[in-house]
This record gives sequence, structure tokens and C-alpha cells, in this order.
Amino acid sequence: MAERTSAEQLAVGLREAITRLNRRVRQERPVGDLTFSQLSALTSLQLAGALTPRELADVERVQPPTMTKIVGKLEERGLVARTPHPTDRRQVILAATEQGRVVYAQFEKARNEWLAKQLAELTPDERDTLERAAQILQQVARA
Amino acid sequence: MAERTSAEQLAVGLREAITRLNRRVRQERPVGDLTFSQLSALTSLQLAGALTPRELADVERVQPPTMTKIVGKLEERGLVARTPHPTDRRQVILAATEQGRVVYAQFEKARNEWLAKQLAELTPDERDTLERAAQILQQVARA
DNA sequence: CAAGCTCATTAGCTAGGCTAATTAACGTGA
DNA sequence: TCACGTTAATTAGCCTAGCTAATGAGCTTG
Repeated sequence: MAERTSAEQLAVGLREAITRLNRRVRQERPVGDLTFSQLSALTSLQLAGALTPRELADVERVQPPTMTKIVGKLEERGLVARTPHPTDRRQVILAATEQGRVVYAQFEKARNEWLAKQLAELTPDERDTLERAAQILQQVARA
Repeated sequence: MAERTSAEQLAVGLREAITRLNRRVRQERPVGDLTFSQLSALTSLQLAGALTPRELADVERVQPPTMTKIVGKLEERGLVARTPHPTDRRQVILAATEQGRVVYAQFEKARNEWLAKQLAELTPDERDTLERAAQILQQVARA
């Protein structure tokens, strides 16, 4: 019982912290015309290397038609390329172009800057706590 | 060791963890027809007690016309009420109705449930780390 | 090899975001 | 005191992002 209550209280506090921090980080928008959804899709593609539209839609938790639109925008900007699937002609392989990788890195840097600046002002002890927390949270997010 | 991790590296890892967890939590959508923006605005109103449209727009980091739309939807559903400002007739006071508070609590509960369940499966030690991390992150988000 | 499934896309809708323009009310200085 | 500038909220009009339903092309299997 004590454990359950504790988990619930922790969930409230943690979610609040995460929601606020996420909004705060998100509003540090770099100049440029990539929307959040586009950047997010580009990020997922980047991390995975290459994905089909269906796979990318699943990763991004949107429906396939939605991903078609987003990928369309990214392709227009030359950040993502569609290539045929080697064995299944229904499918398509999506991957970031070289330009896509460059643009992604720029955005990512801008978005991390504010957070890195804040973190630099914490004590080493606090950073260590966050370090371990980040690993635990990654684990939880994968569940 | 891990203590040597730079603020930049920590920022990357932490943001990744938070982004993923946020998406994961967000997708645990309760049955119902409140969108994320509507819920977010309702939450801010709830926390602040009462706000003008301009203030709410600032808190939510959107432009006033956008907030007009969102508040309009919430008002249609009877979750938020507009009342005249006591001294300035240009302004409006927004506040959650009783029904708004009830609906908000239901959504909030549903959104925390998944996370609480995950957290309950961690070790007490891990939860302790997250507890301290949450406090630090709240601090950072306020900066 | 026909029937049924899967993949991607298109069509058509709503919500949410923006800027520019509008309307109303406040406040102030000549 | 009243005309002018400022501020608050909304309206108008545009785009993106999300959805479901429908389409067409290509697999797969009985």
C-alpha cells in the first residue's frame, strides 16, 4: 500500500515536472521553418537510420495518412528521401538526406542550448541525480 | 565516472528521456473528447484560479486569437465560464466551472495511471532517485 | 490464380496555430 | 473635455496536423 501511494504521488510530481520542462524546452524554438512534428519525425528517422512510412507512423504514434503529409513536407525541403523497398514494391524506404542530417543537428543544438545552460548551474551532485534519473526514465518510456 | 558527464551531454540524454516519456504519457488518452490543448488550458486555469484570455495565452505560450478558439470550445462544453472584469470592461475573467473541475480531475487521473503503474515496478531506490530528480527539474523549469 | 490482406496514398473533415484587421474601452495630455 | 494613442478581445483568413474512409497497387495463400 505504501509503495502504491508513493508511486502515484511520484507520478503526479514527475509528470508535472516533465510537462513543464518540455513546454519550456519546446518554446526555445530556433529560427527556421520546421514544425515540431516535422522535427520529431526527422529525429526518429535519424535515430532509426531508415524506416517505412508505416514504421515511422508507429514510432511517432500517428496514423499513416498523417505521416504521409509530414514526410511530404520534409521531402519538399529536401530533408528526407523516399527510395523503393528492395523486395516489396508496395513499401517505401524513408531516410534523412545529408541536408536533413545537417538541419537536424542545427535544430537539436539550439534546443539543447537552453537546457544545457540551466544544467550547468546545478551542483555536480544534482547533475548526477539527473543522470541516473534520465536512464531510468528512458527505461520507463520504452515499456 | 558518470559524474564527469558534461552539462551538454546530460542535456541531450535528459531531453531525449523527457520527450519520449512525454509522448508515451500523452498517448494514454482517456476516452473523451478533450484535446491536449484544451486540457492544458483547463489545467492552467485550474492552477491559477482565474485568468484573463491574455494571461492564459501567455501561460500557454500561444497568441490571443488561438486562446479565443480554445476557450470557445471549453465554454461550449460548459467547462469554463467567462465573466466580466470588475473594473475594466475590455477584459474578461475566465475560470473553470464546477463541471470543468470534475472533468479535469478525471483526465488527470487517467493520465497519471499509466505512469504510476510503471513507477510501481521500479525499485524503491530508483523511485527515490526520480523523486529527487523531479524536484530538481521543477526548479529548472521555473527558471 | 482468385480472394483477401497489407501498404501507401488521396479525399475530406476538425482542431489548433499564426498574422492582420476590427471593435470596444481605457487613459492621458493639451 | 475630448481627441488621440494604447490595450483587450475577437473576427477573418490562412496553413499545419491530426483523424477516418476510400482507393489502388502489390503481396500471399488456399
